[in-house]
Amino acid sequence: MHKRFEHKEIETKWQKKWAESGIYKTTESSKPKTFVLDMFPYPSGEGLHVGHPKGYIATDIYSRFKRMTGHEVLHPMGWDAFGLPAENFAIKHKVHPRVAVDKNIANFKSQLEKLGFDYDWDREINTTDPSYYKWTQWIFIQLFKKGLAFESHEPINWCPGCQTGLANEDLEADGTCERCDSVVEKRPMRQWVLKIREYADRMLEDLDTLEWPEHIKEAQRNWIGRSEGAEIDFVLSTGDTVTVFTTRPDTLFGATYMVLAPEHELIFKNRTAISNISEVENYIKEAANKKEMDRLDDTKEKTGVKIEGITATNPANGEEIPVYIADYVLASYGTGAIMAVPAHDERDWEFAKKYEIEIRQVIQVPEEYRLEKEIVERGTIIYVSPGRLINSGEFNEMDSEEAKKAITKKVGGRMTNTYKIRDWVFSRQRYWGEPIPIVHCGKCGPVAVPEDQLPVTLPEVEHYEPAGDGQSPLANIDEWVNTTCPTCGGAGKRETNTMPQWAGSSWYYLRFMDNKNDKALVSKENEKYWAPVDVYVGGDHAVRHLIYARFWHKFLYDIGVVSTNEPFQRLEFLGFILAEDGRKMSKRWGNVINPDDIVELVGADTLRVYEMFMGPFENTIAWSKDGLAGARRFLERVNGLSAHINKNETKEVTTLLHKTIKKVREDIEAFKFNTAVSAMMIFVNLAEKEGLTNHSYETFLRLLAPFAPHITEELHHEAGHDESIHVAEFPSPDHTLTVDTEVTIGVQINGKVRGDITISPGAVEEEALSEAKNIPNIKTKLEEGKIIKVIYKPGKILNIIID
RNA sequence: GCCGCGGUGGCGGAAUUGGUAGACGCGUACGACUCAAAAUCGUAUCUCGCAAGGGGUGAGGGUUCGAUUCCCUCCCGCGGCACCA
Repeated sequence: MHKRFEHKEIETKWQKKWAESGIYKTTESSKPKTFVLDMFPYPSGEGLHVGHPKGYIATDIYSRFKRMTGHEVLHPMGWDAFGLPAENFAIKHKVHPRVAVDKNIANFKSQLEKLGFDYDWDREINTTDPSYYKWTQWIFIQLFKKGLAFESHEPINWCPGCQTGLANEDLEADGTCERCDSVVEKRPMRQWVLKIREYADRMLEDLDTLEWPEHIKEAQRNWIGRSEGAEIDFVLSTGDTVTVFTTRPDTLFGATYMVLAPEHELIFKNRTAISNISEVENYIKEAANKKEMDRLDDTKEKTGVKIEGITATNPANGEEIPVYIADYVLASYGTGAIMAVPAHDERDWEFAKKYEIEIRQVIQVPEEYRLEKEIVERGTIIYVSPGRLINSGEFNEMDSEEAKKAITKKVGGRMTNTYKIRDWVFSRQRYWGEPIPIVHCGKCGPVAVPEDQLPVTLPEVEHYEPAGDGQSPLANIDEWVNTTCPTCGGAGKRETNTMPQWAGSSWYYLRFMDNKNDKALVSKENEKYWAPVDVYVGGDHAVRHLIYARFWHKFLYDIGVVSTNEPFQRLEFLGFILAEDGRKMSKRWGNVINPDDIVELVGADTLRVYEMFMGPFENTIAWSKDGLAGARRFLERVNGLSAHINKNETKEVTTLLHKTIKKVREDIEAFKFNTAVSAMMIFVNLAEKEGLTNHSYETFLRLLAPFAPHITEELHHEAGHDESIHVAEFPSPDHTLTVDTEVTIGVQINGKVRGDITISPGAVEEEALSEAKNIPNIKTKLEEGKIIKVIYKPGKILNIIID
């Protein structure tokens, strides 16, 4: 009796027809646009598991919804295919990484196609395609020309496992390589660096303009790590000036010593002035070793050595103070030197106690705080909050905020900011990446490859292994390396480092707007039409990709390539799907579920509805085959719903349909797919029980179409339509029907629910009260006491207070 | 330690301009159909209680006629940063 739900037949049929008819073709048109984007995948050899498509399903629903509501939609897919896994595979199997990449892409694509997505494959991109990385190189050259890409010889993170330099962002919190878990070393070497710090302020401030989840904005703020403070110069007894950075210039009168980082250049400069130079140099050596050995040790007690023979002068009060060298001061942050105020800084406090240095209070400690704290050391309490100044000469009684500026000014300091974010170490000594388009010339130095000679393509090599000497495999190919200088025509050598994995993904969204253009990265017209990305969907990557892409975008904005300040207006964070056992899906645990198997078993529509119904989109939730079966059951009932079509339907059904339409529209817009599905289930439950008209039935199919594109298309055609349901108009609610004419509200006696009444939402208090008195239970209660107060909120609640 | 987010049945979760807590789905129990099972359908399902009624949204307090929602203190979980001056 039940119509069978032949998902396999239906899905293959429609996928083929959609591809042939080109209903998902994207064009630049006069319609309003929507650009919906997924973080494009790295096509790994393992293929997709059921967690991967979750975000793609969401953007697919969103883009179908937008198309059905009259928008031109760009919903593309591409491949982020440079990087170490393909290269390591190549090393192991002695095949070109290209071979593995092409194979993996083909596999990914076939897996995605089975899920019925509405991608326009004409817009596909691949970061390893020379016609693509030509523009990655072009961006690098623009950065170079503006002085934002430069060569540096500073020590950088070197991964002995991957045999390459790494950016700060590529390290785990414990200082290991995020790819191979090796302990990363510091190694001085020549490298290309991008001045991302120049954009730190703009990246920080513009976060406020973005519709992004708070935790991601917060992660970016932390990573950029701006501290507002002042630089203050201290004159040493040697006559040198040392600049310190402090966020608390208001406490300058309490600076009783000064600390230099072990790497501070001043030590080398003044060896002869230091009477305990061997002790100092020993400490420097130890500090250098210690740092590499265990950065994890958080029980570390502060250590340091007093530099004998050199003192500094506190510019606020002219007092002579000792100078220490200690590794709790980092060379890479601020100026590598600090003024130490033990009374108002916990680290300085700890150090001063250990080395018996004067602790001088210069901020008044509030009495309540003093009483709370029992530890008073040498008459002083550590107090790190701002407050009112004492022991600070003319600045006494001043408030911290005011004093920061006043004191800085008095001692000739400068208010300034400092940042935790490091400039982006951009070169890798590996094969499978974009060649950095630079030629080194003995006469002209590093010279950009002329734009008309781009792309600089990756040459064929015999060995993909890194040389191990800090050179990339490209360095061995003499005929490729040796070239002529574009400027003077003399002998030149090509740069042999390649770009990091993150280069291609830092601007790929732009290429989708105009992926065939070989004259420009993106044409002005197309960029104007599509930018910015309206909704960007992905997980992870809170810092790296999203920081790098914002940086490049802002740079492209500055040179006039793009017209918006930010690339991704709205970001929706994707929660992952865990295996049924609650662990991450991984080959290692043998708990990976392949979407191909699910599609085979219950169909793509079921998978789609299930993944959206699992829970809030941003939550990480374990897979459940029972839950999947529930989604399948729902679609089977939809498949059989036509059996309940009648000439007429109850008002309740009509009303619920329109409320459901309203809810689904709002929920898709807000990425609340779980409650959208729930609302549609509620409608089907009622429609099955009470029957529905053909008109309501067809309306419902269009409502469900973005979620379950195959079965709805099938039923839509079965109902006599020739055009695809996916180019039909999305239902709009009749607002006269979404507003209730009758509502059921709770009746409370003294705040306890004792029953409910059904009345018009506009009913006045008297009506509600008399209605309530019809309830026996309530009536009895009311007779027991005297009404002293009635709280009536129309449409919400009736609360009767009795004595 | 600092910052951000969160804590609701057996499970995923719903409901927040303060207004009937537990929608929807899963699971479970019982029933129908069946020789039987699966599938399907029906009923029940926060908890104590035969019932009337009581308790209940991490814990404790507060504001309010009324608190999952607002405020304070605390506990726990997740995420980011972490000797960053």
